[in-house]
Amino acid sequence: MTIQRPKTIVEQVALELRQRISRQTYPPGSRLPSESDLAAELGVSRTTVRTVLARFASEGLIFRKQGDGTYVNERLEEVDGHYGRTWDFSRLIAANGFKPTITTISIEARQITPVESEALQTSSDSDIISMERLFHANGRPVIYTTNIFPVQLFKSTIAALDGTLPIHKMMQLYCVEQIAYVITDINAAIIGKRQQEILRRNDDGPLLALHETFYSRTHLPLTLGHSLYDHKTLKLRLVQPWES
Amino acid sequence: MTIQRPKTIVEQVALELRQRISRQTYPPGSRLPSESDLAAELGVSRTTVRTVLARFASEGLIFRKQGDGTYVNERLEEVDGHYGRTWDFSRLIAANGFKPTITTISIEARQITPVESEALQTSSDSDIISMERLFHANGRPVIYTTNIFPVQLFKSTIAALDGTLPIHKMMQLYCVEQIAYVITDINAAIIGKRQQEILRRNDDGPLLALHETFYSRTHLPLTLGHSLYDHKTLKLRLVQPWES
DNA sequence: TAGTGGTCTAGACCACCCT
DNA sequence: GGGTGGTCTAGACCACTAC
Repeated sequence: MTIQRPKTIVEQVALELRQRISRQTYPPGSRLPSESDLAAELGVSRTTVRTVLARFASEGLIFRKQGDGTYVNERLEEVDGHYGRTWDFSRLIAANGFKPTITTISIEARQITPVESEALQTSSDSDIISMERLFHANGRPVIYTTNIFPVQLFKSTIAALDGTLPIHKMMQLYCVEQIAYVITDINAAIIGKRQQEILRRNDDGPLLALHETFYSRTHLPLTLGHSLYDHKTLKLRLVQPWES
Repeated sequence: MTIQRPKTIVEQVALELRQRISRQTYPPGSRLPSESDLAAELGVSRTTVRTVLARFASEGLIFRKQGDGTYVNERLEEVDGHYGRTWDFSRLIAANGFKPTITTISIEARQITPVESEALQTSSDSDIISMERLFHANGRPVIYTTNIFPVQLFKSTIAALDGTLPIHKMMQLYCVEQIAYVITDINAAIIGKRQQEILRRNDDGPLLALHETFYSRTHLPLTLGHSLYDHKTLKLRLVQPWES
C-alpha cells in the first residue's frame, strides 16, 4: 500500500478498505479484522482507522457490534452509493446498474425572472445562463434537468461550456465559486407534453420533481436546479441510520 | 423511569451546544468560540468538541473554515431537523412549523401476502399485524401510512398497542428487536378514492409515496412502511453537504 | 476471561486566514 | 505572527460479547 493518491492518511485508509470491501477481500456479511489489527497492519493509529470505519458505518457499508466485531453489510449492492453524499445523477444511474450519459438540449443566456431572482438572492436585472440537459441510463432518457447560473459566476465565456459534464465538474472548471452544500425539495408532479416527449415516456404517470439550490461556503445561493426524475426506471433511495 | 439524559460526554456537549445555537446564544451567521476555548470552558478535550462539531457540520447546522473559524448556518430554520437523522414524520411536521398529532385508523392481524413475505424474508404462512395511521399537521391530515409487523416480533398482545406513538417508540416498547437503519424508496403516485378521502384532498394531484424497510442490527428486515405524503403542505427536504 | 468496539484525553504538527 | 481549524498519534479506561 504505497499509493499516495489521496492526500490524507484517513483518505488513503478509506480508499484501501473500500477496495477490500468492494473486491470482496472482506465479503458481505463477513467480519473485519479488529480495529487494532487493522491499525497495526496499515501502520496508522487506531483513531485513524476508527474515523474511516465511522464514515463507512454512517454510509451503511458496515455495522459495528460492541464486544463482537465489525461486519460488512450483507445488502451491499442495495446500499452502496445511495447514502450521505449528494445525489450526483450520474452516480445514481451507475448505482442502479446502468451506464450513464449526458446530452445537452440547450444552453442559452437570458434575463432572469422575478421568481429566480428571489431564489438566487440577486438583483432582478442580471443575466443568467440557462441549461437544459438529459441524463440517460443505457441510452434511455431518465432525468430531465434544467440549471440556471448567474453570468457573473463564470470565469470564461459560455461558448466554452461542456454540457456533458456533471455539475460539480462544471462549477470546478468554469466558475469562481464552489459548491458547499445542496438543499433539495422533493415533489411529485405530472409533466407536460414537451417534457413527456423529451423523456420518451409512453404512460402519463407522475414523476418526481426535484428542486435543488446549490450554496457556497458562505451560504450564497449559486445555482438552481429543477429535475424530473423517472423513478420507475431509476430507484431514488435513501439509507438512513437510526439514531440511538 | 428516571430519564438519564445524555450518557456520554460527547452527548452532553452536543446537547449544550445545540441549545446555545437554538437559543441564539450563538445566533445564525455568528462565529463560535474556537475549539480550544470551547474545550477549556466545558472542561473536555478538544477532540471531544471536534466530534460534536463534526456532527453538526454534517447536519448543516454549522460551517467550518480552516484558519478562520466556525460559523452558525444562516439558514438554520430551513436546515434544522431535515438532515442526517431518519425521517421521523412527527419531527418533519414540527420542522415545518405545525403541531403534529397521530390517529389510528385500524390495527388488525391478518395473513401475510406473498409480496410482503418476500420483502420481509419470512415464511409465507406467518401472521402479521397491519396498522393504518394518519399524521396531522395542525389537525389537517398530511401523511397516511401503513405499517406491517410480523407477530413474532411482539412481546405483548396487540390489544395493548398504542397507535399514537412514533414508530421507534412502539418498537422500543412492544418489540423484541430494535431498528438499526431504514432504507426508503421515494416514488410519485396518484392515489385512489379511499385514500383521497382519508387525506381529505380536494385536488387529485400526485403525492409522494415512500416505501420504507426497517432493518435490525443484524440486517433482518423487521417492518415495512408505505406512506403517502402530502408534499404541498409538508416540505420533504434534504440537506446534503457537498463532498470535497 | 480475553478480545472487541466505545469513549476520552493530551498533545503534536500542519495548512490556512487574517492583520 | 498569532490564531484558527485539520490531521494524527499513543495510550488509557470502559462496556459489552463470545467462549
